[in-house]
Amino acid sequence: MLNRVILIGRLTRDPELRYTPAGVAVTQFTIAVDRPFTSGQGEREADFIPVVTWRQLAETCANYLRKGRLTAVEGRIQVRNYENNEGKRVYVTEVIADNVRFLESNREGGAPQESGGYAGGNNNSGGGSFGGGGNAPYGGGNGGGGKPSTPRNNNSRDPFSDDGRPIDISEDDLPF
Amino acid sequence: MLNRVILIGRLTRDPELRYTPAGVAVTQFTIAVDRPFTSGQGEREADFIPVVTWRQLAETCANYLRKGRLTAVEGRIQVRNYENNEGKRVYVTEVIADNVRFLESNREGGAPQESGGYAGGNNNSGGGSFGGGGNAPYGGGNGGGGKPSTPRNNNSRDPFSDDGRPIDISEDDLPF
Amino acid sequence: MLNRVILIGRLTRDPELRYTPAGVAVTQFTIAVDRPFTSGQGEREADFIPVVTWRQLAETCANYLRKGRLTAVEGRIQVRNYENNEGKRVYVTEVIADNVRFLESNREGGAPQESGGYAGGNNNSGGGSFGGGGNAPYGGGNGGGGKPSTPRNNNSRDPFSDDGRPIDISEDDLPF
Amino acid sequence: MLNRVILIGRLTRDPELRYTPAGVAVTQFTIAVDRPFTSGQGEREADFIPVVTWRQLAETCANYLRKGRLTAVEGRIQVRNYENNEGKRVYVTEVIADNVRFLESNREGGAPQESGGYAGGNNNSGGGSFGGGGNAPYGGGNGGGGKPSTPRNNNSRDPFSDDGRPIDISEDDLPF
DNA sequence: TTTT
DNA sequence: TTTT
Repeated sequence: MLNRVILIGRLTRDPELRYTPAGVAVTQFTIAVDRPFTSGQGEREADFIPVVTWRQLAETCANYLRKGRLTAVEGRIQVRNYENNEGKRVYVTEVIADNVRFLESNREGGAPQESGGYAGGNNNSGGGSFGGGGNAPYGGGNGGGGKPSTPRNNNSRDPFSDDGRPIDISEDDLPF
Repeated sequence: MLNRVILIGRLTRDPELRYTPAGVAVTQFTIAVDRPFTSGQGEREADFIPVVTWRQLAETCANYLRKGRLTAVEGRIQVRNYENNEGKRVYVTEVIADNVRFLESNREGGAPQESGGYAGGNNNSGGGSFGGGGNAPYGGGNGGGGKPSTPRNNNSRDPFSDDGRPIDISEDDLPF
Repeated sequence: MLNRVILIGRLTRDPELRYTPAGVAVTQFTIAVDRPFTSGQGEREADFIPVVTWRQLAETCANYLRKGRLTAVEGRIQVRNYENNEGKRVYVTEVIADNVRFLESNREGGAPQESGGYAGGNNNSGGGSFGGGGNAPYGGGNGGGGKPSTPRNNNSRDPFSDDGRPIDISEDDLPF
Repeated sequence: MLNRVILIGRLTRDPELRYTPAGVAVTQFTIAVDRPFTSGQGEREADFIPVVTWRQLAETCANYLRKGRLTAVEGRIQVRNYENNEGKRVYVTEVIADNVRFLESNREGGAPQESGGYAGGNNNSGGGSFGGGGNAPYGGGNGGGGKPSTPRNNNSRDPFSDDGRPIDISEDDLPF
């Protein structure tokens, strides 16, 4: 009935933007969050947590996030599952983000920007001028076939494992 | 850039539903949250935290919440201020909730409901069937004059202190 | 650098209490959290999220939680991994809880308890009378051999898959 | 029964470190958190939220935080009250932090530090090497008189308004 | 494999 | 002014 996650950490790689067959933007990245204690061997460890964003927020993340950037993520834990090649059920846990904050700005650029960056979530419904969800530039061509079945029902592959082409996710997977 | 609060506690009184001059529903209540430790004198204390909800969620809370009910609240801290009768600036801290969960159902009723109750937040924008924001039965007499200035600018009274009539809040105060 | 999760949901089964070879209590359960929207097919879905608690909190959860109970969990996301029988690396995502609240009391019992239940976290260091960590009745036979290597390094089995006997976790895995 | 707050924002001023009559360190600062929407007049507003830290964390914050720094704060909402000069009860809402993250390092310094900074919370009880609570350098002699009564009972002044000398807080106010 |  |  309530499912809330807040993370602050650094991207392990550049984010990956794809589109569902119906043209909905979805961006994935992994955030490394240092643990607040050291291991038995005195080493500092981290958790590597996969994050997924949809629509407008996906586009913004793909545009502004880069490997190594300090980032805050707010969202919910989602556990989906699919059947792999050997017919075994695989469970995938991800954070579906609805709010992402860029805590470090472009550093390659010249000017000493203060910090900041800003990616509104999807959590507005009223008349606010904040972000927006429906008017995203979902980009276009995505026609191609593909198996439009939803991954959490009867998929036989990780919908995210198929790089390069429109991903194997139907609109049914759209959160919010 | 990020402001998130989650509380679980009990209502100290029945919630109060009012309408802004423009007819927007707003409900207030206070939630008592026990502290996770005892005081120096060995007494268990609590924090009494004011909560505000708007629009559809306000109507739902007014309908289903009652004094004493165990309730989960998700939202953000807001600090507004106004000038009181003596010309002094008064600061008011409230949690603006966008998600409220009813952890206990009606007990006075007959049937032994399991638990539950459900109040969707405002954080949906997509095509989900979840809650809703825009279609609230705002209705209600709300014509009346009143000072339509916004409380956080130049109000001379607590906009919530004026019981009975449409409250002294302009649309400018609408969050989200 | 920050990793915080708050969940409210229901246990899918009774919790399972075990002990590490060194005698440290660890309890696992899964919490079902309904999603705040319906699927494309109009069905209400849920995420099934594994939770782990340690030491005193583990004992308390094992004593008071039962299948179906509404429960609030506060903790952090942890991603550990191990090598399975076929030599493949498997990733396991769990919420390591440091605070658990029992939102429903025993129902099978007779008296109509209001609600409540209480499981303090580990997050006290001062002089509070709150919970406690060090004085847990770890007891239990736990001498036995077993592979004392840590699961996130070089384990070949899921340390939690071996029911019945002291589990395959070394003290290195102790959080906090 | 649960009270959790997470904020990311910037310090409005340098933090203020004081000591209770018994020598316990307490640091206060205010964090400005931009609202995720613009006001009716199209202006971007912020909430100014008072934060309090105790003991070791107080010392670390006083040492490393400065006006303008981007900072993450994790804690709980506390509402205390006292009687002011005119015999009126005044309510003060603060976030009692148990975890503070420095998202920006010293900029005045020379070297272009990546970011970072680190302030462990109090929420460790195990054998971790994380932060610590009990062994804080509470600083020393501060014996001096002062009214040792607790502010939330019968104080006649804001315990935090009396700058310069050991503050008007007894050990009873120690959280955790 | 899942809870209400 | 406060809830269980």
